[in-house]
Amino acid sequence: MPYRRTENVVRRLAARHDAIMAAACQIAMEGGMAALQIAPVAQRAGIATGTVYRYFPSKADLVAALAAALADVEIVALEAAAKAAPGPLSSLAAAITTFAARALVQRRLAFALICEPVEPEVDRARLCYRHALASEFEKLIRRALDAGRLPAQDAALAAPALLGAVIEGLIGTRAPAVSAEPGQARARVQMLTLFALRALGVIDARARGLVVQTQLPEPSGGS
Amino acid sequence: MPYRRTENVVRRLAARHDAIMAAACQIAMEGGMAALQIAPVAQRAGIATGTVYRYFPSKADLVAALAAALADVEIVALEAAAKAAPGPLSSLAAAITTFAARALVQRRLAFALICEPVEPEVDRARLCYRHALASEFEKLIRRALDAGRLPAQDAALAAPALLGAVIEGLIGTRAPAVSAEPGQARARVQMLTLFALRALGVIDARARGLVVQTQLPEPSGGS
DNA sequence: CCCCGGCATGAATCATCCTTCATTCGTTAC
DNA sequence: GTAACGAATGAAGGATGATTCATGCCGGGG
Repeated sequence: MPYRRTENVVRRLAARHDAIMAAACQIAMEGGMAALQIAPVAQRAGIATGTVYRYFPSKADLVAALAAALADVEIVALEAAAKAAPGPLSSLAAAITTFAARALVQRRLAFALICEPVEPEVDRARLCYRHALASEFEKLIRRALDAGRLPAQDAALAAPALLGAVIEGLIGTRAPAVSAEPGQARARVQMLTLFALRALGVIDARARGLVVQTQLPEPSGGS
Repeated sequence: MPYRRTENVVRRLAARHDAIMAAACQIAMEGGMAALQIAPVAQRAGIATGTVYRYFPSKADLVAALAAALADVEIVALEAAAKAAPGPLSSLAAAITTFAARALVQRRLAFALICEPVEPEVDRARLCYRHALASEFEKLIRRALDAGRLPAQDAALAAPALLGAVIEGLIGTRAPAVSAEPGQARARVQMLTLFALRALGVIDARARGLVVQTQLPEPSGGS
C-alpha cells in the first residue's frame, strides 16, 4: 500500500483550507476585493503562494467559496430573525432589519461582496451571494403574499429590487461615518426597513409595530 | 509667428475628441466595461493607440468624461419628463418611469456605467453617473416633500435607495430576455415605478393615475 | 531505518493592459 | 520651397497579479 492519508493529515489539510478561507475573509474585510490577492492571502494563512492552488483551482473558485460561505452565514441569520417573528409580515420586517444592520456593521465586507469592482470572472463567482440573499427575501415575500398580507406583486422582481434599495441606501451613499454614532446607524437601518416595507405595500409599518429596534451585531470574521 | 491652429485644425481636433468618446460609448454598449480598453477604442475611432492620450490624460479621465456626458443626457431626459408632469408627485413618477425605461433599453450601457466591475480608479471616475442621477431624484423627492405630498423622510437617503431598487430590479436580476417582448418590458418598468413610489410613501399610485404607459425609447449611441 | 509519494515552496512565467516616447507626418508661416 | 512645430504613430516599456513547476521536504509504510 503506497500511501494513505492519516487522520492527522486530513485534519491538517482541512485546517489549511479553513485558514485560507479565513485569511481571505479578513483581507476582504480590511481592504476589500482589491486587496484580495492570492499572495497576501497565502501569507496571512501562513503558507506559500502556490499552496493556495492545491486547495482552490483558481482565484475565482476561492472567491466563490468565500461568497457561498458568507452567504450561508447571512441566510442563517436572516432565517433565525424571520422565524422568531410572529407573522409573515413581521418576519419580512425582521429579515430586512437584520440584513441592513448586519450589512451596515460589516459594511466593508458587504460592499466587497456586492458592489466592489473586480474582474468579470471573479464577479461571476461572487454573484451567488447576491442571489442567495435575493432568494431568501423572495421566499419571505412569497409567504406574506400567500397569507394575503401584501398586495399582489411579482416576488421574483420585488426581492432583488428590495435588496438593491437596502444595499444602495446603506453603502452606495457617500455615507458619512455612520459607524461613529450608533444612534445614527440604527436610524438608518430603521429608515431603510420602513422604506423597503412601504415599497412592498405595507402601509404604516411603524404604527403596526412591525419595525423593532434591533441591537446591532458585533462585527465578526466568521468564515 | 511659429504656428497657429487653423479653424480647420480646431475642428479636426474636436471631431477626433468626439470620435473617441463615441467609440468608447459604442464599445461600452457592446461589450461592457471589460471591453472598454484604449487600443480597441483607438482602433474604432480610426486613430493610433497613443493618440488617445493627446485627448485624455488617462483611461480614467476618458471614462469620467464618458460617464459625465451620458449622465447629462440622462438628466436632461429626466428633467424633461418631470417638467412635463402636472404635479410634484407625478413628476417623480414620470422621472422614475423614464429612468427605468431608458435603463432597460440601454441595459448594457447602464449596467456598464453602474454595476460592472472595473478597476477602482476607473470606478471612481464612473461614480459621477450614479451621483448625478441620485441628485436629480433627490431634488424631485425634496420638491414633493415640500409640497406635502410625501410623508416626512430623508431625501438624501431615499434617493440612492430608490435608485438602487430600480437598478437592481432591472439589471441586477438574472433577467430573462426582457427585450424580446416589449409588453413584458413595459410591465417591468411599471412594476418598478409602483414599487419605488410606494417606497416613498405614495399609496395606491396606480389608482391616482400617476403611473402612465410610456413608450420605450429607441436605443441610441449618443455621446 | 530507509524508501516512496504526496505536499509545500516561491521564484519564474505568462498574460493583460495602460502608458510612454522616439520617430514620422502634415500643416503653417515666411 | 522650406524651416519649424504640433500632431500622430505604434512598438516597446512597465506594472500588476494570477498561475505554474522544478525542487526540496516530511511523514507514512514496510
